[in-house]
Amino acid sequence: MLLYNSATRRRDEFVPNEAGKVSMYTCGPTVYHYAHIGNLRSYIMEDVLEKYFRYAGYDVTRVMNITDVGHLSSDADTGEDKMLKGAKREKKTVMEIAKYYTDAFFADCAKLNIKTPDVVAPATSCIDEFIKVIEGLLDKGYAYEAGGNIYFDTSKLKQYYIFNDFKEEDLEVGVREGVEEDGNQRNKADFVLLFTKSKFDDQELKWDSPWGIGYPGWHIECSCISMKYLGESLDIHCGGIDNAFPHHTNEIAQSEAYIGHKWCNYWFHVHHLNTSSGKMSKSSGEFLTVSLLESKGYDPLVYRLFCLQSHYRKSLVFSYENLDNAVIAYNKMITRVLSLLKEEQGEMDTAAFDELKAKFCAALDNDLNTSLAVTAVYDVLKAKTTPATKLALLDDFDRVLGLDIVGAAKKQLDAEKKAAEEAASDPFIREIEDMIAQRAAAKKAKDYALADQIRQALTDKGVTLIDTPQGTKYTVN
RNA sequence: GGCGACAUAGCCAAGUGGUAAGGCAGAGGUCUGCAAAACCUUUAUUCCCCGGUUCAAAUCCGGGUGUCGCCUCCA
Repeated sequence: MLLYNSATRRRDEFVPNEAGKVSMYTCGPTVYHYAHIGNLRSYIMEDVLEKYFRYAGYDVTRVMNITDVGHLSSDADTGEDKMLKGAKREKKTVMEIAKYYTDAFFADCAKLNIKTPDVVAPATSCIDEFIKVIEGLLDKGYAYEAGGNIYFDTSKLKQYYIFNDFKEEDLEVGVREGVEEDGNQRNKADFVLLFTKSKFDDQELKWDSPWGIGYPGWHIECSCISMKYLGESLDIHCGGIDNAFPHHTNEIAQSEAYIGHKWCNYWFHVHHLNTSSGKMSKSSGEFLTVSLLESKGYDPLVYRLFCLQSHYRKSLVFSYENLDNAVIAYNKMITRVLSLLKEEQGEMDTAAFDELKAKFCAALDNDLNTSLAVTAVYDVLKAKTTPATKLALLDDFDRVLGLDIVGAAKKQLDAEKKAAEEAASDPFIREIEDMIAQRAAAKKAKDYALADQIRQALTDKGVTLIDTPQGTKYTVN
């Protein structure tokens, strides 16, 4: 399998450290607010990656952190902690906020068919590990204390910048408003490992440490949690592209300085979902959540399809027009599967199965080309083979795609059967069916005026008629 | 200012040196009294621009341009 690796900036053949096993780490959410659908694009694409590893036969262990502390809005100790900000906004404690938004995050994931990682670790559960690693870094001379805080010394590294060829003198401090340089840093790129003195003394969560009462910086948690659960060698680390610098760069710095050898081999970065006006964010524009899409009548899985139709390394523009496009495509797929379910199933055609499956795998083997994988679904629907074969393929593919097309079609089939049963006893339905029968008689007698009159009467009752070669069907609003 | 990614039809998008997949929308048709649905057919002489390499370039190389991202946190 070829995967683009941000660390080497090319597509590399994926070879795990241990044959047949994959250790995978994902930067999880900061739980101070709802996740927006841009955040969730990353988790959808990472979910497909994880599921494809499993589909390909790997034994995957996936770990995700939950950032519930220490996430200042600036490394220079000038921004407020995001958690605290959320708590103040909602007049709750930090832990209440964390619990509420963690639950909300996983509820959204469930709706999008995103599997929960094998290990989910809140930062607050690993304080001892943070202290252990910070002590180790101080011992080895990679960290220093200044102004009450512990900093990582980036000048001690042979190579600090990984994903970009930055030169320190070219980095601009204060590109955006409200950012100041931290006078305690020895080098521009140094970052905080632990705070004991912050301008924000009202930090709710603090812990005892060898350097005084304090709380961890943001970057340390991912390194520690990853090493705690996945050991000193990681196969693949995932996250949004915006995390490449400084967050992931800092993770590599502190992890490799601590363990003394190469830490992670592959870096998988998902590009952004944009609105027509630029990057989607929580602070500007419409705050698009899964719940908001649901309230507008969109099935969350349609959003999943929308993401899968594009490539994870391309920025994608969200618009309702494009989402509507996905709605139509999704519903058409379900309709086609529904008719497959109603057909004579036939024998399994293994030759056709293998051929179509090979196409699907080839797509995903090529840097997780989900757009082509979706095309493989269309190839199955159009293929000249038995319904049994097609349904088996669709079930197989769905282990990776997670679109639940067959499931949705089966539900629809059950609903149709149930409706037919209810119709026999419901007086309203019997009245409708009587009227449809009258209209059919009128049509047969070529009395179209009467036929249209009956249809109008039904429309007034909220009943829409659909004539098909198998007779007239209807839907009730 | 520095660094990174991307640029293919109205829209989403595949394509990784051999003559432009697929989806949505559009057009035509089959079926229909009409409509809807379904099905069939069709839609880029050309891939941001300019050079170069090659028998052959959307694909490789050089130079531009544009869009997005990063350099405070953010997926």
